[in-house]
Amino acid sequence: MDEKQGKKSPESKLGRQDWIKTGLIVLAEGGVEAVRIEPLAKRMKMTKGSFYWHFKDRNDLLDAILAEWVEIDTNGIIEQVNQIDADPKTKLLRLFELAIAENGLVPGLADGRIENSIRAWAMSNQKVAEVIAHVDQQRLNYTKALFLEIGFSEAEAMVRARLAYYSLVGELTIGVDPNQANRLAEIRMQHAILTFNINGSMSQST
Amino acid sequence: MDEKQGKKSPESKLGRQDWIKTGLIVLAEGGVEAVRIEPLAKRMKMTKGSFYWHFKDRNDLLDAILAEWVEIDTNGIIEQVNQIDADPKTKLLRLFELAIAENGLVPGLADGRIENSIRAWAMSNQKVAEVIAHVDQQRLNYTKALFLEIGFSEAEAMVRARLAYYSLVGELTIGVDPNQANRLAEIRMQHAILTFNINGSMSQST
DNA sequence: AGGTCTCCATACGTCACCGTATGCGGTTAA
DNA sequence: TTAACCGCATACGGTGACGTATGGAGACCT
Repeated sequence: MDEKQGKKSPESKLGRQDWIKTGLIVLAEGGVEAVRIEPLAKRMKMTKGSFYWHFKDRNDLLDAILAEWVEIDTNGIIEQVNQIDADPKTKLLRLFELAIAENGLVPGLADGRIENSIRAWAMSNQKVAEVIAHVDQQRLNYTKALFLEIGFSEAEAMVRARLAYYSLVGELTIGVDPNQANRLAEIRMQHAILTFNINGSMSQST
Repeated sequence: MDEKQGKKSPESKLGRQDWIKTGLIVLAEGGVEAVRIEPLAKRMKMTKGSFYWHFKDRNDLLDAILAEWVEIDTNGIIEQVNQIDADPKTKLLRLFELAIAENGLVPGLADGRIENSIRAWAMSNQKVAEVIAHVDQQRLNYTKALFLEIGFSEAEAMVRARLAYYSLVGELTIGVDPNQANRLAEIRMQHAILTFNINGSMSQST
């Protein structure tokens, strides 16, 4: 929509990117409300002058932060899993593992703090809520597809996908075990439960 | 610790309670940051004068809000389930149902908005985080106990309890299906999956 | 009727942050 | 060298919310 400063080098977004990155860190640490221009500038040893050079206003930064997260952390994992050439059960396990690994974005911020903050943010912002809803839909659909490939029926796949994805989000929300080994073990056991017992478990609940 | 205004009627907490109740609503709608004294006063058609009569400061209100939630929404469901005289499988299902029913507190606010906001709040407040952690522990322990009663092994019960509780929290976090009937159906199917297949599912994952 | 206590209103000073205006050094081009 | 522009610093006015101080209306006692 607006391209005013694409004059010289295509990396004129360098400064902008710095603000976004720091913004993501602060977002993870203290929620959206902590992402304020002047404190941010202080942290970066900059001044507002710089900020308002790169951004129109605070919302401009927040939009950029959200876009960055969506861009990097939404299709990334799915693409990674898709590139694996293995049976769907293995792919599903890999999906779980990647979900709690949370690579990408800011290094050293490997837990789900960013996603949590964004979900919290969504509670007071309709636009963010819509973005999150879309992301959730994508992830759920992919998980369900894997369960279908494994051989579950439409209904079974849906329930199991939800159980799996919800529990992942729940784990992130609750504040996870900092021990990554424990988390991996947990994930594998859940995977075992959810992929076992093909056909039959629904029969007793109709 | 401090009882200064217990002079006349024991319902001197009436005004205080009003602030807390409205605070909970606002908390659910817009997160902790939306719980501000002056906007709150405006909404209640009061002034700050009233607020600072009942509360020491903003933190005093926030503490009261958190305490109220813990008091009402933490032991309530467990107690209700405990009072049921039925087999553990049924009690577990009832537990799931009550968890998404979210009775108590503010009527008309039946979804998990309050809990979500408090979890979001916990991200930037260590004290709140500790309270939440304790609540989660209680709920998880109770869920695990039911799985044990059903007959699962220690390890199986733990994994299944986590799967169940995490998925519940995940459902609340993600923003649930507004159709309560759908949610109940979903819960029942999850219950079927998680209580089926006693012994055996773990054997393939060791 | 006067006094006191409760509950709330009004007015004030302060602070953190927003967004704007403007100044200023360094780099690049003529 | 000078001119132009980029990237940032500094200074300013404005706003919303915090917490305090003080006044005041009504109930309740005596």
